[in-house]
Amino acid sequence: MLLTITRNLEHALLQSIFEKYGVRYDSLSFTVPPRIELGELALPVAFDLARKVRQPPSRIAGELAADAGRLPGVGGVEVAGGGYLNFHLDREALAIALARSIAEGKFGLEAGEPAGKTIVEHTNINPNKAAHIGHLRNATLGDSFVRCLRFLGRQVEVQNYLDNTGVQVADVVVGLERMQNRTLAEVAAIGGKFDYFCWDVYAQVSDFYQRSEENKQWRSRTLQAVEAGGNPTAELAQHVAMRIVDAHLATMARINVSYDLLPRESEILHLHFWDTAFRLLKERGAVYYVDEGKNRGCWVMNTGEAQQEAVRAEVEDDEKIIVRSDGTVTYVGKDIAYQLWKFGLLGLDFHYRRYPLPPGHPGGPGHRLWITAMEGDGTPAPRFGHAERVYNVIDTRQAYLQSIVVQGLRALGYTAQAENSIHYSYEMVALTPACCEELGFPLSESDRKRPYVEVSGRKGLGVKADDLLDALEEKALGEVEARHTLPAEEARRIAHAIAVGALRYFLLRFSRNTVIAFDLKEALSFDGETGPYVQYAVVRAGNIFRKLEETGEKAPALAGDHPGLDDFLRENDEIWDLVYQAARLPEVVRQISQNLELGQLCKYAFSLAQKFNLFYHKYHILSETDPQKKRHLLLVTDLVRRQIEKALDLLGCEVPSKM
RNA sequence: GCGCCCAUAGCUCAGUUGGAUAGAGCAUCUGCCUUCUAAGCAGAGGGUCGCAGGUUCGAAUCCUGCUGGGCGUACCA
Repeated sequence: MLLTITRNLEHALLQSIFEKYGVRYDSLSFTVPPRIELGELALPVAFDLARKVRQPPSRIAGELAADAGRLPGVGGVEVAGGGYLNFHLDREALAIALARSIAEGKFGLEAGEPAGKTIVEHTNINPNKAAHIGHLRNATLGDSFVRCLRFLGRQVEVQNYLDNTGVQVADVVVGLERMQNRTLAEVAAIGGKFDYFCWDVYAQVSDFYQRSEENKQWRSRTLQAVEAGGNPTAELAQHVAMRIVDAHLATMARINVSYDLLPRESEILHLHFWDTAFRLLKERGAVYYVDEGKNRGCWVMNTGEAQQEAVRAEVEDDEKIIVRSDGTVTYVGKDIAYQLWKFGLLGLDFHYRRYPLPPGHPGGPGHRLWITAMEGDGTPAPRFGHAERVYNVIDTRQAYLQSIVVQGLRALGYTAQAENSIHYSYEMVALTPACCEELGFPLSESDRKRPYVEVSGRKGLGVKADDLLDALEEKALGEVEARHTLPAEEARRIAHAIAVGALRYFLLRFSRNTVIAFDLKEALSFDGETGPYVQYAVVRAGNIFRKLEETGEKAPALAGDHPGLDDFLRENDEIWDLVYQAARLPEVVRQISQNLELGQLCKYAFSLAQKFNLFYHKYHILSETDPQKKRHLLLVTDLVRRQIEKALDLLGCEVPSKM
């Protein structure tokens, strides 16, 4: 629809420009006129041509306009603003095309995306403590991005990597074994929220390490035992990690986030993924052994410009340690192996087992969750990995490590895969000093003066995801009960949808490289630019149709005929704008697939909801006496509510039955 | 030291291949519930787009320098 129209226009104009002025452009970029009365698409190309052919822009624009208005879908062209080419679309044609497309469940989307699997890796929380708001930003970005790619027709596999043999799990194990002297059986008997319990244990371990040199040594000893496997410490570590994973999956299910596969670091080690990757890296000289200086005894990758022959002291600053002197592998090393596997370049595969879905999981009835394993369970598994493109949703502080993973691929000669390894980066969620004190975290004098304080699992400083969700649900329930008398179960369900809408919208509306300085009051708001505002617009629209049916009337069928629509849309710019904006959804999503800015989808949904609310206020549809006008108003309402609802779906938000 | 990022209304933020009069929300003030739900709508005030140069027909956006802040640069991830 819109895509076809702009592509046709572009094609015709490129040709026209070449014929008239002998100038060849690769592409033309359309912009949006400031007001809908000026048209839907604007092209400032005449300004650029003016310089090249030394003619006034208005004259060039006029000449181009002369033969650009005859294309299908275009209703007219005019020159404005001293040289802009403004295009007016055929209003009725677009409205009808959109209505039909929506009736087919396509929301205005046309033409499929090229095949080829995309892997999106997100969430990746260290399984040693409860999830906090920072993790929620990662998961909502990743999940909504996946929804957008799938909307565009891409085949997407979602992976949530479990670092079950890493330092952070080892730290909690040290806390349980060495500080609390607990055995596996005793830990297994701990009731209540285990992720909350470990949150506190983890926060205490730093102190324990600082108390003595011997305490500190337990970290390395425990990590080695965890990596080696087959000992009580490793068993305890796996109990902790998997129990926390279940807690994370449950938390994420609450906010409609799901996964296809849970790859575990333990299998990367024990199925010799790392050994294989290590051998490849050594063979290509991408890593080398250091026998002197500060990196003595380690295998390293040189990340700088300096050559190996240069002065040792200069080179070692550019070296990234891949294998430590005690023989254990760093996270980056394992990540290189994992990344190779994702592209199907390792020549090895995991075994897979079905993994139970968390309660209330958001996937449909056909949704399955798998986990990697040392041996399969007999159920035939899908073909995981073998991606054409990989997005790793990881915060921007890990940009350096991600660049090393890519450098590893490049060093092995996998240039295309290196280019298709995309670090989906975003800034952290931090707490304002005021928020910290409100939550009871004491701050130092210097921290109090900062613009924000980093969330830190190590210090136990942060807002737990489940706590925030509980607070949101409680507040939403209060609002629901103030408006409606409903069975408890329904009220709770509505409150939940509103809470998730508020939370996901709040986390997604910022651009990726904006640090979110978390403000509890703002996060708990349901007014203004929030998820519930957008949800409310759809609920209001739905009420119109509900009431209509109660009176026995029928809404106009989307795919039916709409006599008189042409004049109606021509005469009402505001209403036409609503239709046009509704038709833009696929373009917005396509843009996001390129720039990864989900905030643009939030903005889109919000502004469409805003325009709808204005329309809702201005036209009282059910009491409209002109039956034809009433049908048009209903059609527009239907188009808009369905597009907003789809946008909300892509944001991972549901529309409550009542608000 | 080096690398990356940020600075736009009182506050929180949009403004993404350079385009028409720089926009939202919150907060403040003034109105609007006998209507399809006021989680809403209308209106008002509020700007040296950090500073200084440069490129351009055109700069919040691109380049250079400066100021202030954040992050990274671990045998943590």
